[in-house]
This record gives sequence, structure tokens and C-alpha cells, in this order.
Amino acid sequence: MAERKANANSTQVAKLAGVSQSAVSRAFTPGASIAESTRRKVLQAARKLGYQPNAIARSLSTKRSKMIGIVIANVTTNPFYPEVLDALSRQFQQRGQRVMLFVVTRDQNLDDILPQLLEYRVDGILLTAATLSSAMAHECARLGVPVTLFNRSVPDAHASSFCCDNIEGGRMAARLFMKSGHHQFAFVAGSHDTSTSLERERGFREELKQHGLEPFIEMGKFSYQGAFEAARRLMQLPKSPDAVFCANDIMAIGVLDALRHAEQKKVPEDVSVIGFDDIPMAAWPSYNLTTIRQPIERMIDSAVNDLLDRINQDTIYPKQELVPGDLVVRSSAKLPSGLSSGWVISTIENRPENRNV
Amino acid sequence: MAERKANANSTQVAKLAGVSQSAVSRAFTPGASIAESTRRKVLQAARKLGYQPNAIARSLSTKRSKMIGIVIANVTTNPFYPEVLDALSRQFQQRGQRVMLFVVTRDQNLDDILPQLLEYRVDGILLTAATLSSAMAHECARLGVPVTLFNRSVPDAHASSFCCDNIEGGRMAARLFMKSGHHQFAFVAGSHDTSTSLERERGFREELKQHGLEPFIEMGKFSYQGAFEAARRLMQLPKSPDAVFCANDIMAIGVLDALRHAEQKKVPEDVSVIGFDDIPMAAWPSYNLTTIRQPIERMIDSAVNDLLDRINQDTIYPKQELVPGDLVVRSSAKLPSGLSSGWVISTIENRPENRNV
DNA sequence: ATAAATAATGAATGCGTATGCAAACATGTT
DNA sequence: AACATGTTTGCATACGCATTCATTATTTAT
Repeated sequence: MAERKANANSTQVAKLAGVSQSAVSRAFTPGASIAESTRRKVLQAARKLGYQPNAIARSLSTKRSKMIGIVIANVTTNPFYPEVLDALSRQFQQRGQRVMLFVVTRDQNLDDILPQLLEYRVDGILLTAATLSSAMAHECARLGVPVTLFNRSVPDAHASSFCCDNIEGGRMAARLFMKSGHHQFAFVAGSHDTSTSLERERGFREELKQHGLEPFIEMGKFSYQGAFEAARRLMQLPKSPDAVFCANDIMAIGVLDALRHAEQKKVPEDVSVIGFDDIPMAAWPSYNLTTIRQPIERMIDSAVNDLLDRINQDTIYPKQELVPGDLVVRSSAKLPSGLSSGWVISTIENRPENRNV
Repeated sequence: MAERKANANSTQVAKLAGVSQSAVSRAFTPGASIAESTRRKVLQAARKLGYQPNAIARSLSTKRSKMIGIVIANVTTNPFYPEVLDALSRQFQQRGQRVMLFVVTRDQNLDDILPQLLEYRVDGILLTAATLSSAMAHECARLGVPVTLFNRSVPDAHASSFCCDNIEGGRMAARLFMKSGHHQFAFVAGSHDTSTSLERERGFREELKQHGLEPFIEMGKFSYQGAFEAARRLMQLPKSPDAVFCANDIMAIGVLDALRHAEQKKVPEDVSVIGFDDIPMAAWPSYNLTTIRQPIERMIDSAVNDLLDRINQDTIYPKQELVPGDLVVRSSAKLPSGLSSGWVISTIENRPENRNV
């Protein structure tokens, strides 16, 4: 019985419904000027023909593709990014935008892939764990395509950016370490050209420096494995650190595993570890990671709102927003007296831990 | 100096280059009939105007969007899927296809989101961790849009499907358990309506049954947390199991953590655990999970090839492919004598473990 | 040199929709 | 009944490119 109907278009529907093609178009355009009776006729004819408006043609005509380009890296190496992608994608779907996705490696040059997005006339671009060359920033500006960076600070003022306050995060880690009486500090960096890693390092350093202290630095390459090896190198130092701050959680977990399984160290008795992000795994009992939580949902709400606003009114200027993180105290770092595990210390408010396990 | 040039089109380029609009089109169409000299003229004019072909218009004209719709679930709860998404997306990018992404929850009905893909006239659809209603399958077939399921077996013959041999995987787990002298068996299921979980359970059961054995079943809801709780329930049974097979790795890890941190059990001395997938975390020293590896790359190669082939020639019929998994022996399950940890037992070949840590 | 074959070009049209505009219609007012 | 107001409608056109077809330029064969 499956009648073989080919892909109908609005003209065919119009003919069947006994109206003009315009009427069909209006029947599918919310808020268009059309009588309820004709709309019903049209919809009925459309159903009969299995008609569905062609979004490609609509895009051409309206000069709006209703597509957002998302560029993301590190999807497999850092569980933080699948979370970001999930939240972003849901938000855009919900707001009636489709997502055109590009997965890249951290070192991949966007100058080859942004043009592909622009070819498809995406309404806006969201970059995550990826940076924008200023040539490309200008190109997007010229074409009037708003760009938003997520979790990367911005090179010039052509793009919006939404970041956790990495510097303050680094400071918080340093303060906690110092308050609970550590002596040798280390920072496991992600890379030397990523704002997140650099800023977290900077805050950490600066806060230590105010007390005349200075951390060792090791490179963890933003990966479990890289951090695992970095931890081993740290432990071979003559004065090996008893307080290790990592540029993100996945590296903190690598460090924890190295300390426990390769170095016979107890955490936090011998060495304290603090991470950054608060990925779900951080709450697992095997790790129980003390970390700086990035308020993903809030950050993404802001980023999505900003991007959609800039798409709809080009009078709005790009914005740089810094969202404060929360120190989530678990048990991978020694506690100063008066603090107990399971609490979130926010720069805004204190509230009990209410997530996961 | 940034000359403010608006978004040019082929006609403007043609005028500047002193040729026809057709020539411009041909200059950007590989293999088109155009003299090298005119092509150069066109490209030069194009550069001067900052012209880039409009893929939307091209799609309308050619009736090929060069877009693949990918629908994926569980991105945040199971690290296996970010890996899949990463590989898929790369493959398609490399083969000149853009990706339109939809992230859904496991229980979300695709009948609302597939039409959105069809509106954009995607050339093909790839479904991962999501099932296809037969109404939608028919709709896609009617419109001539090929559909491929990844990691889900197929309800009817309108779609291709690429799966790991889940039944045989379940069997392998059962055999390993039995060979190393376990007595009480359990299966931690993902859900009761997902082919992966059902098939893995079935293989496990069938193999046990041949020896007159039967496993306990607990529901782990395809999540760390769900499996954590399932493990606790299992340990409260009068004859608590000493061999637990989980429908995937993330649940196996949840079970491991529950056994160690909530139940004071030693793994594998008291209880053996086997997972499924071989996600990167499975190789971490904290877990060292014995598991059935899904050969992602191979499966994805096949899936992508099949989908692109079906896009390019509609004479090709959908295909159902079953790829054998490999038993990766680490140390979360007791070993039978003669087997040592760190080996991959494949149904095809034996080869040393060569991944991660 | 000429015929025959081949390559390059431009004019015209189509892809499927949205929308400005003017005409047609409905509704309410006096 | 005539008018003013507001709502619906269809016509015509634009969106930007690919492609067919007929024409012209170029090459190759004889």
C-alpha cells in the first residue's frame, strides 16, 4: 500500500489544494497572513503528498540558514568537552537552530575548516577548545557572521568569549594548598599555547608568589597519559612536591593514578592533588577529586544567548564574560582545619555538594 | 585598509572578470569544461571580491546537500560514544561531507528530530545509540535517503546496520568466567529495550545454559551510577556472584568502584568483572578492565563506506554487518591457567595489547 | 588547406521557497 | 448604500548557483 510519492514541492501542494504557491508558503510560516480555512486546506494537501518544506530553499530565500557551526576539539581526550557539546547542541536545538559540527584536533588549523562553515552560510559560529586566527576573525566579521569562543579568551574584539575565571581558579587552588600546610608546589600544564592552561598557571603562580613561593612546572599535554608521565617526573625531583595543581581534571586523574599505582604515594596524605572542571568522574569514589568546578550550564546559557542575540540584531557588540568557578572540596587534597569534605566553596555563595554519587 | 566588501555572488565575480556567470560556476566546479586562462581570471576576480561559492544555493541546484545527519545519544554518560562521534565526524569531513548533528537522550523519540534532518535534505542519515521507528524508516526510504544504524541491530530491511557481534561477545565473557572456575554469575544490563544489552545478555546466558548455569540479572541503566547501585544489590544476594559481566565498560567501572569502595570486595580475588567496548579508561591502572573490545575504526570505516556508496548509487541494497569483537584480557577477572594478562584474544587472531598506558 | 572533431563559452532556465505589491475580499461604520 | 479599514490572496520576482543547449573558438586529422 505504500504509495510511492516522490518528494513534493510547494507548487504541487498548491495545485492539489487549489491555492497559489504563496499560500502554501504562508501556511508553513508562523505568523504569516493566511486564513485559518485555507491553512487547513493546505496542510491537508501537504499531508496527502508527504510534503515537507525544503529548508535549503528557504535558507536561500531568507538568507538565514538556521544553522550554527560548532567547532570542537578534545572530544575523546577530555570528558569535559562531550559535556559541553551535549549542552550546546541541546540548547541550540531547543532554540530552533541546527548544528553543523566539526571535530578537530587541538593543533589543527581552523583556517581550513572555517571556510567550510562559511560556505554553508551558517548564522553563527561557536568555537570550543579551538582558537581563531585574526585573519579568520576578520573574515567572519566582514561577512557579518558572529563568532563566539567558549573556554578560550579572545585574541581581538571581533568575537565574544565565555570563560571560567581561570586566574581566580588558580588562586583558589594555591590558597587551599597553602592553608593546609603544603611546602612544595607543582603545576601540571596542558599546553604552552592555550589560554586556559596559561591563565590557571598564572593565577596559581601569582598567589604563591605573594608568599614567596614558586611551583615546579611539568607538561601534561592535556591528557591522562601525559599527566601520568608528568607526575612520575615530578616525583623524581630532589624536593618532590606535596601539592600538585593540574590544568584540568583528566590530567589530575592521570596524576592520581601515577601517584598511587606507579609511585606508591598516598593521596592526600603524601601528595595533594587539585584539578579543574569538575567532570562527572571527579566525583567517583576512586578519585574523589578536589577541583574547581566550571559552571557549564550557566556559561553555555550565556554563550548561546549572546550568539543568538548577535545573530538577530547586528547592533550588538561582542562581549567578554568571565564566570567564577567553584572550589569543590572532596578528598584528593588535605583540608585546612574547619573545612570538611563534600562542600563547595563558591566565590559567590557556599552550598552543599549536590551532584553525582 | 579592511575594505568592506559585502558578500559577493557569482554574477558580480563574472562581471569583474569579464566573463559569464556560467564561467564562474565552472571555475569552481572540478572537472568542468573551462580554459585554464579563464579559470585564472575568475579566481583572481573572486579573490579580489572575497567571493566564496554559496553551498546552500549549490545544494538547491544540485539536489545534493553534501550533509550527513548524525543522531547520537549517551554522549556524556558513555565515553564510547564521544569516540564514535569523533571517528565518524572525521571520516565524513575527510570524504567531503558536512555533519549535521543531533544529540538526543536515549529515550527521546526520533520521530520529532528525523524530520528536521529531512527538511535540510541531508544526503544520508547515521543513527548511533538510537533506534528507528518503522514509520520513519519508511519515510526515509520514500524520500530516498539512506539510513545506517551504528551499534544497533535493524528493525526492518530499509536501513543498513553495523554492529559488533554482541552475542558472541557475551559468549566469550561466559567462557572466560567458567574456565577460571567461577560459580555464581551475574549480568548487569543496560536497558531492557536496547539491542546491544539484550544481545550481550543473550550470548552470556546461552553459553552458561550449556553448562546448566544461569546468571542473576540486575539493571544498571547504562550508567556508572546505575551499575554502582546494581552491584550493591547483587552483593546482598544470599549467594552473591563471583563473576559479573556488564553490558558496557562504564557500567563495569561503576561495578568495580562499588565492589571496592562500598562492599570491601577485592577484584578479581573475590569477584571478577568483565565489561564491553574497551573504552580508553578501561586500560587505566585503577581499573585494568578485562573487556570485549569493539573494533571502532573498522566498524566505522564500513559504516561510512556503506552510507556513502548508497548515497552515490541507489541501486545498492542496505547491508547488515556483524563485526567480531576481541577479548582484551587485563586484570579485573581471574585468569584461567595458561592465559596471562595483557593479551587480546580475538576470534580472528591473537595479538599483543598495543593501546594506551 | 579544409573538413572533422573537440573544447570553451554564454544565454537561458530551473532548483523550491519567501515576500513586496496590488488586487480582491470581508468587516464594520455612518 | 457608500465608505473606510483591515485581512487574504495571487502574481511576479529574487535568492545564487548548476546545467543544458546552441554557438563559437580551437585543435587535430587528412
